[in-house]
Amino acid sequence: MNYSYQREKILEYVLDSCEHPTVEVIYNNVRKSLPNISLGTVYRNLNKLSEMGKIKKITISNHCDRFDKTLNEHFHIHCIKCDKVEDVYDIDSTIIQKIETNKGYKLLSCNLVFDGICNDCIKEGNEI
Amino acid sequence: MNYSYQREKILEYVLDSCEHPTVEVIYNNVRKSLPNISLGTVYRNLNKLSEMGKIKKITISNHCDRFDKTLNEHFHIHCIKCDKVEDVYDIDSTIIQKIETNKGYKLLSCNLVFDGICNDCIKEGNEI
DNA sequence: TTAAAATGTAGTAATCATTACTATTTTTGG
DNA sequence: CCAAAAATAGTAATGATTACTACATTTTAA
Repeated sequence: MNYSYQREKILEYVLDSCEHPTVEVIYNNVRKSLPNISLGTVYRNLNKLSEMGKIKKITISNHCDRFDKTLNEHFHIHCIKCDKVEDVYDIDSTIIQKIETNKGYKLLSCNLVFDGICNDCIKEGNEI
Repeated sequence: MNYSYQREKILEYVLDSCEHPTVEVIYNNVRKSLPNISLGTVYRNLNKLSEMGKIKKITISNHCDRFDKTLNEHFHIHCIKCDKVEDVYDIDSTIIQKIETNKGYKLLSCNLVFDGICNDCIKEGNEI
């Protein structure tokens, strides 16, 4: 794969971001330094960077994808009120080995997302 | 919510199905007994049935949603080669309580999908 | 029982996220 | 420096899903 300045800037933004940004957020921010960048370029490069294992794609039910700079094994909670996504680390990751042997699958990746209401939204009375 | 024959037939199909059908599969099958049913009706009622807790929606990265008749706590493996979805039960479900207390979230649902290659596809040499 | 209100439907149009296409530009290896 | 390969911007197209609309069915309650 050849070098691309656009890809470098996209990666840079994701690595600097702490909030699991969407494609739209990434696009709008990268545009600040690259005003002519195309949305397709952002999509294409985010997918390439995911395939290369430089970032991770997070799929959330009924919502658009998010991107994550953190590569080590962890999972996510998504607040259905404010749409925030946070990391979860305290999950026994030996489940992956267990499933591989029990089910005879070769596992490649895992997307675990909890939907819930975050503490801030509960405080504000934003419950269902 | 009022009674609807269409909704009843849609639910009936999902409850009889063992293979986590997509909207398209459900639509094509329900059409056998209700030839004039509209795709929009299928979508609307699958969403209603999910909200009512009669079935579960499964979201899979880069694929369309699937629907599941099984309501008790379990998870899924998705074969990226043949697109089959299977159930996984042997996962410690106390993680949910742990996360609620650790993170201060009120958790509502959880979507855990492993992507991998199933045993059949491995045998057939369908590996990447 | 029956008419009005509420809810559901079929069919179609619209939306949203994402991908494909194309002409042009950038990168790279000799 | 230059040709081949790869990437880009801009736009069109796609696929999944939702919204809209006119009509039909079901429920309510007088």
